[in-house]
Amino acid sequence: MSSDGRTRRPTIYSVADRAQVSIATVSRVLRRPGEVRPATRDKVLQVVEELGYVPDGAARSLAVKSHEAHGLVLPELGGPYYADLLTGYEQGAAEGGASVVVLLTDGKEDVDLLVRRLAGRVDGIVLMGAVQVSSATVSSVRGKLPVLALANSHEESVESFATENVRSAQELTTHLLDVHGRRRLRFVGSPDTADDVEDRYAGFVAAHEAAGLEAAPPVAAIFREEEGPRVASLLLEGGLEADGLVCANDELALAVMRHLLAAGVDVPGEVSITGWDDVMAARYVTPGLTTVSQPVRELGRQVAVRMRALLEDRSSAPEQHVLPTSPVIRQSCGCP
Amino acid sequence: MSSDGRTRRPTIYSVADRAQVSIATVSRVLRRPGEVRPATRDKVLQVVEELGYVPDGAARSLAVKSHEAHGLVLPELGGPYYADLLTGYEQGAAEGGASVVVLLTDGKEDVDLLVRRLAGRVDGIVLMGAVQVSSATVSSVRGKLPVLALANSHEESVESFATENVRSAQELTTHLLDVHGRRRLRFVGSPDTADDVEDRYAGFVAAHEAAGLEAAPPVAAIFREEEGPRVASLLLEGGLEADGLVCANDELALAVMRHLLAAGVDVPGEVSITGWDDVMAARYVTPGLTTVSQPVRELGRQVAVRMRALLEDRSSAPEQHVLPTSPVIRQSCGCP
DNA sequence: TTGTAGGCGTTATCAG
DNA sequence: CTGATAACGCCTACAA
Repeated sequence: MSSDGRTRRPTIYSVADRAQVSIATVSRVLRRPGEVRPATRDKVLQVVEELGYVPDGAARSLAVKSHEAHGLVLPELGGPYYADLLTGYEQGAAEGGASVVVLLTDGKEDVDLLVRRLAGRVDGIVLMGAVQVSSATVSSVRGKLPVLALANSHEESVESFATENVRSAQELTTHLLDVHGRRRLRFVGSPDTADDVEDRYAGFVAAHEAAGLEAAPPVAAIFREEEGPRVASLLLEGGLEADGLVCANDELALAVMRHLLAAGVDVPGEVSITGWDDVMAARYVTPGLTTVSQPVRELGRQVAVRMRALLEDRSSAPEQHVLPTSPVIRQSCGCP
Repeated sequence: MSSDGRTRRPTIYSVADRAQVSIATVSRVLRRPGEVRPATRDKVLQVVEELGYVPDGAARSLAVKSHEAHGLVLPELGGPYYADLLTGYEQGAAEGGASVVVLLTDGKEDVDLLVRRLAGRVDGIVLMGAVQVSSATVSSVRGKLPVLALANSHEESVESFATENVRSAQELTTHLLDVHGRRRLRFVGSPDTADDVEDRYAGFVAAHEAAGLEAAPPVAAIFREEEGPRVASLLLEGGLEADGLVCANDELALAVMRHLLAAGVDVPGEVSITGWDDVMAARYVTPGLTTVSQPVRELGRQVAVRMRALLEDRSSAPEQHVLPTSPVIRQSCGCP
């Protein structure tokens, strides 16, 4: 019978009427049960149950001046990175009783407008570095509610979180240089695309400098698998004289490796390959992909926790947080 | 200067004051700009810009009786399935101007309470089959707003969406039976866990019947990779006399295959393996994993579109939607 | 312990 | 075209 939302939702008034009490009492029963006489409380609760009453979130938010929700703005959800981030964040937010509103920007028209609108429905906003928002929007929003940036400082003085990049990239590169004696390494990825890629390239360069070598310029490539064939061809056709490829992420590394292998190139014999992220496929391919694993979930959780703190105490100073990452050595670098 | 939300958010009153008009006019400028004289409109818009005014979503929702948000309840976000679903749903919802509130239930205490609460903040709820909610909660919520179920009918008469399972599973099994001449197939997964697994097993059985054979009982296993070793051992130690494994999903298939290969078993020579989902790793492993690909993203989008329709017209009858899937033949089944 | 009443920020109706 | 003003549903001093 009772089909989809046919019946109008019961309000606090319906409950009050039915239970023969005032709406104040109903509210109390739900918020501070202790302050109400057991008898009335039970009566009210029974009616609440009968009617399946649930307080209207909007009305509640308006009254308590809190949306009890955080906004999470991500470019997309491909690959495990953002999904893990969201998972961690959702958990952290939920622990504080807040829900998460996700906004995926890829393919959307006016991201700025959407972010502004979002700002009207949540208590705080987390912005992934890779999303394209005008700094005007960011600072406008930032003036009204806490904004946290991820893997990128959208604007100086915006508090941000990130996973460590430079040092791990340097470690990885040094591993290729020293342990495997590589001398013609290339970095695959576009440092100007995102802050993390930039940092990874910086580590790549640092490793060379530390070894008294000169780092070659990066081989531009975006994050998608589609770039694999192109990069592989470059190498196969001699446009790229390399004995090692430090890729900006796993998708890229896997795609390149696959095409190289298909063309008969010996990986890691002739050329070492490394990635970044440690996606599931990284441990299933042959040779296993040497990469870097990041505590993405934990990152998400920490960001949420920090957001909750900011919501409590608006005055704390912006901090820059960096979480450690760990290299995962498999076989694609040359290790047994 | 203007740090995080230090300054209180401007309201429609602030704007009205500053622009020397009534709040009604401000509201009009934002909702129906055509009904206001250009001069005043511009003045108001300028103030809006100056103050960075954004209407409070809660107040607006209260006034228009719509949250302009949908709730999406998923168990978790591991693997590409739910992430793609969310991506598609978010897109579909966004096209209707609604945002998406995600609720991840795994690891949460009182899911029923959370779902009820969520029902107070959104206009409609989408429930993934795998989430553990009492049917009491479902029907209670269903009485107030539209509820759509995914890959499972939480309760008879709840409108649901799913991807096709039986037929594809039968096709896949028949492929193993006929093309590769397998005769001792086993299904890996627990049919009683979820509706889709049940359906896949049904297809497995149907294929056998169609070939005049008898299907072996399923080998219980959950979806996680951790089950790989266990199942592999069973086979290695002879507890499982099989020449083919039809796994409930890719994680399982990949994990089992890996352990079998590590133990020196010839896949697909001695034993064929198939999965379900077509995750990224499926095309990177060797041999490539034969599996079934589902239009998950499109599924998400369609669900969102349907939800929007329900929100418009509450009276339409519940329908059961099934989207087609397509087998992806690689090498793990025995094909070249 | 319980009820009354004012306020939260917007929208929308209805006069001017 | 613009301005009062009544909802919207809930919370919370303040009174009783």
